[in-house]
Amino acid sequence: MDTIARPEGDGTLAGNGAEPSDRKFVVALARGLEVLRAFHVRDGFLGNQEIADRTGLPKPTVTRLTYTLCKLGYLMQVPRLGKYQLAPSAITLGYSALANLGIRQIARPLMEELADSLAAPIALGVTDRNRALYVDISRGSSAFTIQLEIGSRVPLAKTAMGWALLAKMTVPERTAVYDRLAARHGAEWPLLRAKIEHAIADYPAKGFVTADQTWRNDISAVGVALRAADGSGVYGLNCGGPPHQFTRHTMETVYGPAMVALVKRIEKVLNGS
Amino acid sequence: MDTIARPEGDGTLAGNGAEPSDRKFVVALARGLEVLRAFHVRDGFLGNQEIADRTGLPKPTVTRLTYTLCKLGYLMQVPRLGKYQLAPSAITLGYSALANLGIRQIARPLMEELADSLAAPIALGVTDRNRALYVDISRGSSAFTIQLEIGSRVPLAKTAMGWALLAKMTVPERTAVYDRLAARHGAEWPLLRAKIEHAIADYPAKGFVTADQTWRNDISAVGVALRAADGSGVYGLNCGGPPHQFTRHTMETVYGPAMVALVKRIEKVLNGS
DNA sequence: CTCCCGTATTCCGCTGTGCGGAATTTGCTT
DNA sequence: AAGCAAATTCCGCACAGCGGAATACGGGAG
Repeated sequence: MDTIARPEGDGTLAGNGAEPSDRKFVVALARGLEVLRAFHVRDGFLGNQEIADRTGLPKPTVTRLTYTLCKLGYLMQVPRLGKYQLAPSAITLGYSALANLGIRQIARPLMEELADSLAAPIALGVTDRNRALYVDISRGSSAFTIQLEIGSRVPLAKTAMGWALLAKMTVPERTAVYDRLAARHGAEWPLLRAKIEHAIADYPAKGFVTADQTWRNDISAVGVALRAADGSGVYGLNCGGPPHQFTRHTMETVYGPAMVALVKRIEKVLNGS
Repeated sequence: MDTIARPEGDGTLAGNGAEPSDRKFVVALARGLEVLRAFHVRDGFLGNQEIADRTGLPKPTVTRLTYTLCKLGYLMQVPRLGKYQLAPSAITLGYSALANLGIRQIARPLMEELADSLAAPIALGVTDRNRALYVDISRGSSAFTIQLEIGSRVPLAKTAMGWALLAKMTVPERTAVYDRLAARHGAEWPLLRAKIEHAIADYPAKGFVTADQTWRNDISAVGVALRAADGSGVYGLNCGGPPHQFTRHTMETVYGPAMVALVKRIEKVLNGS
C-alpha cells in the first residue's frame, strides 16, 4: 500500500509529464474512504492501530478520520475497548448504488429464465478495480449452489466474467486495467496475461469466452459482456458450474451460444428503449 | 439542509456550552460523504449543480469532491454530458458492512423457520438516523410479497420495527433520536410522539409492540428488539402483513408471542456463544 | 453561422483546516 | 506496583482546501 496523497505521475495516462500535484484532488476525503475500505469482508473489528498499519496513515490522522466517520454513521465503535466496525450508513450507500443500476431490472427476468432452462447459475457483474463485482445472480433451478452472492468480488484476471469484461473494454481502458493487474499479480502476470489474451482473441468472432478451471479447480464458466448505449460502462455475464457439467464441449456448443443469445436480448431491451 | 461544517452547539448533548469547534472533525471528509448521500435511491443521475443545491455546498467545492470521488471509483460520470452516478466502490462498501453483521448468520435460519410457519415475512433491521434499515428479510412461504428489500429504509416514527428499536434503546439514545425525529416531522411530531410512547409503554411487560396501519394503511405489524451483548447496538425484528391477517387480536395472541419467542432464541445463540 | 443562456470548470490569493511528531493518558498485563 | 501497548491530546506550522469571480463549454434558438 502506498500512501494516500495527491496522484502525480499516476495511472491515468502513463504519467506523461509534470502533473505538479493535482489541485482538484481532495486528499482528506480520499484518506477517509481508504479507512472505510480497510474493513475487508471477513475481519469484523479493527482498532486505530490496525487501520493505521493497513492504510499507512499516521495514528493521529486515523483517530481524526475514525472520529469523523463515527459521527457520520459510517463507522461505529463497539464499547468493548474501542474497535471499529462498518455501520448502517455504509450499507445504505451500497444499496442506493445498486438500486440505480437500471440494467438489473432489465436483465433479471431474462437471466432467471435462462438459468432455469440451463440449470446453472448466471451472474451479472461490473469492473471494480482489479475485480469483477457481482451485482446480480440468478440461480434458477440449479442444484449446484455457488457460494457467491451479490457484492462478491472475483479476480478479473482469472475468471470468465473478468475476461469477458476485459474483452469488451476499449484498448485504453484495458491497458489501464492491465497496469493494475500487473502490479497486483507480480511474477505471475506474464503467464496470466498470455492466457487472457488468448481467451479474448476469439471474443469478437465467437462472442463469448471460456475459462476452464482457471480460478478454482471446481468451477468452469463461460462469459459474455455488453456495453450500455448511455456509456455507463461495461457489464459482464457469466454462467458456470462444475467441470463435469461445463466441459469444453458443452461450453462451446451449449452454454456459450446460449449466453450470446442472452446478451443480445438484454442489449436489445437496454439500448432500444 | 444545513451546511456541512464542524459541529458546534449541535446535537450530542443539547449544546451545553463552548464547544469552540471540534478540531477532530474532518470537514472535507464529511462533505464528500454528503455528496455521495445526495444520490437517493430513485433518482439515478445528478449533475454538479443539483448536488450543489442538495448539499448547500458551493459549486467549485462540489466539482473538486466529485472529481475526487470519480478517481476513487465511488462515482462515475456518464459521458452523455457529465452527470454522475454511484459506482462499484460504493456497492462494495455496503456489502462489506453487511457481511460483518454477524447477527444475520445467526438469525436467518430462525427467521426463515418462523416466517414459514406464520406465513408472513419477517425482517431484521437496525437504526440508521431517522430510519430503520432492513438488513435481512425472510419471506418464508408467505404469498403476500412485501416490496421491501434488504437496504430499504422505513420511518422510525411510524413502524413496528422503528418502535421496537426505540423501545429497546437507553434513555439517552432515545432522547437523541427524538430530537432528530422532532426536527424531521415538524408539526406532526407531538402526535407521533404520543403514539410512540403509548406503543412502547407496554414493551417491557409484553415484549413486543404493535403498529396497526400507522405507516401505510395496507400493512399492520408487530415488532420486537434485542441488544447484542458485545454492545454493537440494538436490532429490531418485525413481522407484518395485510390488516385482515394482522388484526389487533391475532397480533396480540399469535404474532406477538411468536416474535417474542423468536427474539429469545436469537438472543440465546447470540449472547451465549 | 451567430447569439444566448445555463452549467461546469478554472483561476488565484487568503485563511483556517488538517497535519503529524512528540508527549500524555488510558487501561490492561505480569 | 511496575511495565507495556494502544489511543488520544497537544500544538505550531504549512499548505490544502476554499469559494467568489472570471472563463470555457455546449446545446438550443433564430
